[in-house]
Amino acid sequence: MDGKQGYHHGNLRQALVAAGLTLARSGGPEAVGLREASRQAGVSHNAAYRHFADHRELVAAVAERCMQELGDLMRARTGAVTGGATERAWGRLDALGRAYVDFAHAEPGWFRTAFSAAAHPDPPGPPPELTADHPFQQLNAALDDLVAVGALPADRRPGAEYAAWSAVHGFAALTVEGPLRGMAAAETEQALRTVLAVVVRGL
Amino acid sequence: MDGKQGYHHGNLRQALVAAGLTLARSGGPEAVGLREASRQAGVSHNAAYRHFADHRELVAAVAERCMQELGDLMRARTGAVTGGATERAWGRLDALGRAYVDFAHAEPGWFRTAFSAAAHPDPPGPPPELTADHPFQQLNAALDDLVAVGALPADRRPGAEYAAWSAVHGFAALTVEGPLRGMAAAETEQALRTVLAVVVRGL
DNA sequence: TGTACATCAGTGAACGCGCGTTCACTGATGTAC
DNA sequence: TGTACATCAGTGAACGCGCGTTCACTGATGTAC
Repeated sequence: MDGKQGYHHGNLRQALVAAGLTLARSGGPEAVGLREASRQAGVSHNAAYRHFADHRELVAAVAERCMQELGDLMRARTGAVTGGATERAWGRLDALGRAYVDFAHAEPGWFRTAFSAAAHPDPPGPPPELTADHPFQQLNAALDDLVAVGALPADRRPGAEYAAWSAVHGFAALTVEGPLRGMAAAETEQALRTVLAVVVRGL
Repeated sequence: MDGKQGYHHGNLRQALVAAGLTLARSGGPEAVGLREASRQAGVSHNAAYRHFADHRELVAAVAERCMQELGDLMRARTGAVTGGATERAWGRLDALGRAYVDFAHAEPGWFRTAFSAAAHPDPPGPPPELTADHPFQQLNAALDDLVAVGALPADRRPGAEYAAWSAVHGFAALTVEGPLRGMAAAETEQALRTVLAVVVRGL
């Protein structure tokens, strides 16, 4: 980004991640290969080892960017929500859920990559320090906001993030790569409405 | 199964699926290979083509068996639920959800295989005719039962299956192969309790 | 009951592919004097 | 300002692997006469 095209290729690391993003977009996480990414970056297939220890690291970097893409869409959608304080707080939660599902449908490759097993190795030691733009943190903020405006009783807050996230993630996964894949668009929309309604009512 | 060990190998198809099941158990869907399954069945690597048109068909057959395993556990768990009619109806729904999540944690390879993108090709034409033991149908039956005993208003029934399934599936996916993978067992149990409670309250 | 034959499940060798990774290297860059 | 040098990003060839798939085949089985 910062303009320096200087040293040799310049920002090969970024170029490789960008290529990986393209591959993930159309083929999911299993399409992200060191050789293919290098090819797309116009570089010999092992130059990548100057920037990534191995194949896993590249996939992890790409997956993180996919997660950011999701976070970006969520951020954009909640920013557009208007209305009074309470109405807006609920509206934002709804917008987050819809953004999540829309992203999964619009970019199934990215969605699968962001949540692939390959991107989440077994013991990451301590929890990996999520930024405020991480989808999970945006959800937490929205729920905190509901409590702040008095729309959600404080004793309902603990664990609410898991319920909301699970419902929306499950719906996305089932309709994108699972048994609900074949569903018609209208049915899908109706089902999503019900899912979101049950969550809101259950909180 | 039916005893005939007669023709050549006997039931090679079954042997291959069984081998595939073993592979999926430890390595997920991407570990199910024609060559490796043949090897485990003690047969040359292309004998499989007498029983499967290609690699995809084997994976699909294995995935279907994984789904059956899940259905079997759910069936067993709900069968053990006792109490009065209403109590039992709610107890069964709860048992279904817990069985689902327990299965995902106990057999992550099978769980991932059952719901893998590879197992659900794009346009399966008409919906694929689910048996009564299919997880989704067991869920539908449990919800119908709630209506039958008067525990669930009939107008809340439509779409309830999507809400319940999404929540439980999402929780399983997030904790098995997603960002919630590292969670401690006690926390996981507490979170699951909240997820199930929100669903029940929301219905 | 015995023999000839058709079927077809499983064999063995080979093709071509793309992958991750390692090796010794080259040559552009920034730096020290 | 100019030259020698150290650094290290990227090269090119090679290794070894396992995969899915195709080919011409073999030989055990069931069947027709």
